[in-house]
Amino acid sequence: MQHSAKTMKDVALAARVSVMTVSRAFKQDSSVSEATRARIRIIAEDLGYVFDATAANLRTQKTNFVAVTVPSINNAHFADTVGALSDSLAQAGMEVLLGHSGYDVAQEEVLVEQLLRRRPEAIVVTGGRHTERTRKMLLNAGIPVVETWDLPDDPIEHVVGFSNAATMAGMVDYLVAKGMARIAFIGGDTDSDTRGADRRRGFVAAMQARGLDASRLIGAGKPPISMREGASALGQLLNDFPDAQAVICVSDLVAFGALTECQRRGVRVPQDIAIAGFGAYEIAGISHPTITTINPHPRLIGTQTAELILQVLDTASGRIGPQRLEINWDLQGAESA
Amino acid sequence: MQHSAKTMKDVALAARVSVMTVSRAFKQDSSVSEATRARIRIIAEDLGYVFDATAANLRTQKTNFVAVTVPSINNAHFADTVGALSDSLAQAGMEVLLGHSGYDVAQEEVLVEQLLRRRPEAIVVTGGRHTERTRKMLLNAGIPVVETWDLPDDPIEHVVGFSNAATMAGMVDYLVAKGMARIAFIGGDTDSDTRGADRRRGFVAAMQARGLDASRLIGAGKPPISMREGASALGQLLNDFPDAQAVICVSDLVAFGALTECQRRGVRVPQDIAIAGFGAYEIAGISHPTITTINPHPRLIGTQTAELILQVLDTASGRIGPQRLEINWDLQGAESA
DNA sequence: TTGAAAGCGCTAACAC
DNA sequence: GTGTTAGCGCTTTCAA
Repeated sequence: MQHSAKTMKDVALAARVSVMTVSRAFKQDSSVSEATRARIRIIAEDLGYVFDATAANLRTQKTNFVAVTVPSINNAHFADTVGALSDSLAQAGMEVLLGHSGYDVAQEEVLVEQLLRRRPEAIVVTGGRHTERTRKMLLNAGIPVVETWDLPDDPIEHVVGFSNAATMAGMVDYLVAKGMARIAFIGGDTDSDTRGADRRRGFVAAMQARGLDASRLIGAGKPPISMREGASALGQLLNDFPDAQAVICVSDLVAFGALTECQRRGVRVPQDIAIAGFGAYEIAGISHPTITTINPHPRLIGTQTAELILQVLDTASGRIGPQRLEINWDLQGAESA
Repeated sequence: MQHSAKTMKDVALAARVSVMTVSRAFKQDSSVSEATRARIRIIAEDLGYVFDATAANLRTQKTNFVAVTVPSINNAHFADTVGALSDSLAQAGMEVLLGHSGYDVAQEEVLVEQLLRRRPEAIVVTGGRHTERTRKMLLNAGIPVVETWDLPDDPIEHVVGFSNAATMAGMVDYLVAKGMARIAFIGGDTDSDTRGADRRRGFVAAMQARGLDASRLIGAGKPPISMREGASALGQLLNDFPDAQAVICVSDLVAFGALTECQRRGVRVPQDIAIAGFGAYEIAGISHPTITTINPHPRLIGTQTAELILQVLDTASGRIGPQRLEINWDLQGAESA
């Protein structure tokens, strides 16, 4: 089992050519006679030779890696974005080097340093809030930096995202138009999930701007918060603010948890209380009733980010200035409101 | 922005020491005076120096990568396993290099080759079915190979998983004990999702072994199949096999989709039809009614795999023979059956 | 405790 | 179309 890996030298020896010829046989557009190339490839396959990318990376100073940080792998949103990003980059022969920060900026700092050691050609981070040292490392990295899922005021370089706060203003408007005024909010009470916190802030600002009471707030604890937290938060809501006509949840998973709790308690949705979420998760479109939500188009964030990176890398010596791509979100009205 | 990255040489120059001393200053247990080390670290941070892992990898012939292939990133099961694997390996200073095959063995072959080029120190693949060339590449790689989420008859080397077929026998027994005999199955009709197909086969075998009719089978199409497919499959089930007393779905997501379709149609669960799933997804425990399911302990698969890898790598020159770790699954009875 | 030389496996650049 | 030389940024080895 544990044979040491074959090198080009072994292949060259077996094929009675120079190492350079073997190298050329493995490149697309290099001058080797087709006969030689074919012969070398067969011999290489026979020997079980596998190209050593680490050596090539060092020599060419190109790794074909794009580093990506997400708060959590196990989150359908980030998985969608990373999947789309990965697929788009693959078409250009690039790979994603993924790391997760556990919703913690300090851990993100460690992660970013670790990723930069691998010499990625670009780096994508989720969110617009980082430690000072993270910012400095990213600025000094000498590679394109993209912040996603947010629209920070002072971006590090490029941005592909949307305003989480603005989506909540949209949702408040929708509910108000439906005749509701006593609207509550569940989640976003910790700064770990900065995007969730932004949505809560957006909710409060939007309510106040419309002269409505923005104090019906229910916490849900540390991220990742999900269905179970939504169910228990709804219980608390019914207790603390029994007059609420509607509740906006920090995500669809929380909203679904709240919905099931209503069903258990015999509270009718939307007649007794309307429920809205965020994220356009699959469950929002299939639960009974379906859940009113915001679609932030996670896959689009991924493809747009990939396109931006490829464009910037393609343009010799980064002639393109910092880009700010705002992704449009949609409000999906549904049975729950 | 686009300054070329600093090297140890730059740091050495600035600190008036040799490159070797800088190298030592960045290693844990090497002989440098604490004063020199501290001075070098400060100068390096000042210069914005970031250690180049690709160069070190080449020289030491160690990458600290473990390669992992999953069918899809956007799947809570595989995300759980990868997350746990990643966290466990991180404690030993190793990183995960992740790739997704899109439920396609041909794409898996391409992916495995691509990953092996990065010279990982071990490779983890999801599932036990691969192309011949994939098997050959993995055998020849000279690194530990672990197949997960399955219990293949002819493993490549190590295995950490369970029998998908056996879980379905367990579910059939559970439903039979509840007095049901006319049991249907939704999903697993394509070979792309080999584990889903195994569960379907396990269902058929278990039914036949108990002298029951195993012909109530509903297809659900190409993976990834999820809630929406479950909803439409349930419609087909009610049409094709109106006498079914229970239905086992290839996953909880499908089961939930089926459940919502029942709610839309006014079919009572479990009185009119019982529903069971697979996977112990969060939704199974929170939907109303909750869904009877199998918990395959995805995170445990990840931690056990990590432990196995670390143990094998630690044991000089692979003194450990092929391991076969069977992960126990649990049946979680719930309101839906 | 520190430094000098050599080389990991590949490829750019230049010869022929 | 093919070969030779040199070197990417580190670390192993040996010497001081």
